[in-house]
Amino acid sequence: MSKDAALDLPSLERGARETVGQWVYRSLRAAVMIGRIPPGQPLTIRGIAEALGVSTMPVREALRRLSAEQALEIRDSRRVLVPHMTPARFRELCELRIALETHAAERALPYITPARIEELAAIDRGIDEAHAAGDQERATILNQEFHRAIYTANPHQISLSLVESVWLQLGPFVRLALSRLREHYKIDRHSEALAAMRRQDAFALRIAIEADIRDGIAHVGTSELLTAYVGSGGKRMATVG
Amino acid sequence: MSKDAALDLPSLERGARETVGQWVYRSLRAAVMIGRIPPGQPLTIRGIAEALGVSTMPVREALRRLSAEQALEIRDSRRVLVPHMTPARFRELCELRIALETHAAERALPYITPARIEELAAIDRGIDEAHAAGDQERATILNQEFHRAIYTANPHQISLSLVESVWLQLGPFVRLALSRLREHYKIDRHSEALAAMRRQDAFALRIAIEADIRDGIAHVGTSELLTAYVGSGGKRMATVG
DNA sequence: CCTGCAGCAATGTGATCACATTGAAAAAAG
DNA sequence: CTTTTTTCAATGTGATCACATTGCTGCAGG
Repeated sequence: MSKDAALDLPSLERGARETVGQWVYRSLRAAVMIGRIPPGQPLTIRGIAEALGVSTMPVREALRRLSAEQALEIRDSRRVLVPHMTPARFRELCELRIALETHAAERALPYITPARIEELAAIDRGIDEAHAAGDQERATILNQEFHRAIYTANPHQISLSLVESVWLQLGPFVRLALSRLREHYKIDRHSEALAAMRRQDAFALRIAIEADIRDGIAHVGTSELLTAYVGSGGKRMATVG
Repeated sequence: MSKDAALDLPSLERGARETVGQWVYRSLRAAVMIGRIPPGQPLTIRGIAEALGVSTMPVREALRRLSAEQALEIRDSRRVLVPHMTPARFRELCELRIALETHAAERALPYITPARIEELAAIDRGIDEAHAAGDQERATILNQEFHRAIYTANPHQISLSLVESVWLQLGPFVRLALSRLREHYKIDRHSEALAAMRRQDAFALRIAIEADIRDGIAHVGTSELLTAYVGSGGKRMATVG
């Protein structure tokens, strides 16, 4: 039944060596990450299964996994949905991102090689191109890739999965952040980060990462961004801030 | 088939309003948390299902969830097992714990009330009792409860799930840490933390939390603790001491 | 005695079915 | 017309089955 409608999931290519469950997971994850699924809209197993043309089994496991990653919320009625955002939660997520990612960056720094820096610079150029082309979605993906490329330099990396969990929780709202692209007068924090890495300067790297995160999301603030969202689909939150 | 043997899962009580899946999850989680399942031992769906007297369905979802929480590792062969530990990974986990928990504590501090401090003090007394009684397992549980009670004071708490993920990853080795109980000459960091909270002193609280974590786990170091475990199970672990 | 290779048991994956619970629409009572 | 009750479709949960893949075991060939 397509009565739910509006559930347009990105049709990713199904890897040859990939199970159906993994494919469903990737599809759903990508949808959440770019804000394709509006918060509050209930996700039904059968609905998703039909939309993707698979049985319910792989969907159940994908939903379960996304829930474990805090990307989705399981209400006590066992209904699954994209969590609502509140100003306070948004603030907590930003601060948590900063705490986690500055830590991850610092731990990765000793393993950053000139080759890695060159890769990072290449990604950064790609981001500029995406911005120039007005492709905000691609810029977001590449920005994540930039950060990921830093943290994974650490061969003993373990915090990436936690970082990605936070990204997922912020995901439904990047769309909002992007719509107000004030990217014009944004200082290029990535350049600062690259410079810090070249000098092996841990402190400067932390500063750069924190500034980059704040520029990217925190500047939208809790003011307009959230009232738009929270106000619309509020269940128990009449008027926030 | 009980040929796998040794798979003694704690028999938790099944909540009335609890689904089988949740119960299986709790059981498995508790087993991992207290190091009941040796790393490297493959966990089979049917084996666990039989051990718990349920069908395979709830077990599949529980394993999937634990894997998403990094408590279990899914090999490319789709075999699920408790991850191996290495000195480097252990170090990363400890440092990540510190970064996460000092952050969580600081964010919770403004919400710490005298009532909450009294609760914390009560838990701390319980820990002392458990230590006195030689019940290390209970002391561990209560210690986690102590930390959890701090972080959840923040009504907008979101980092607890990440913290618990790290606890889970360290879980299989608390048994080791406990066996070398050098608790005798351990300074009571919890008291320091309590004092810091009474004064609303964020910096002192961070210091106390970090010291508590280091005392609790890091002091065992990467020396003896891990060689015992890692050494034995290089790849597929011939014989586990 | 060691090395491939074939066959088989074990395991994970996905589909389908039955059942209990939930949520909401419809009907009855005030 | 409002409120309560009843009923029923929709949904999540758990069990069972069929199938493909994995990995081991034993056998044959070197």
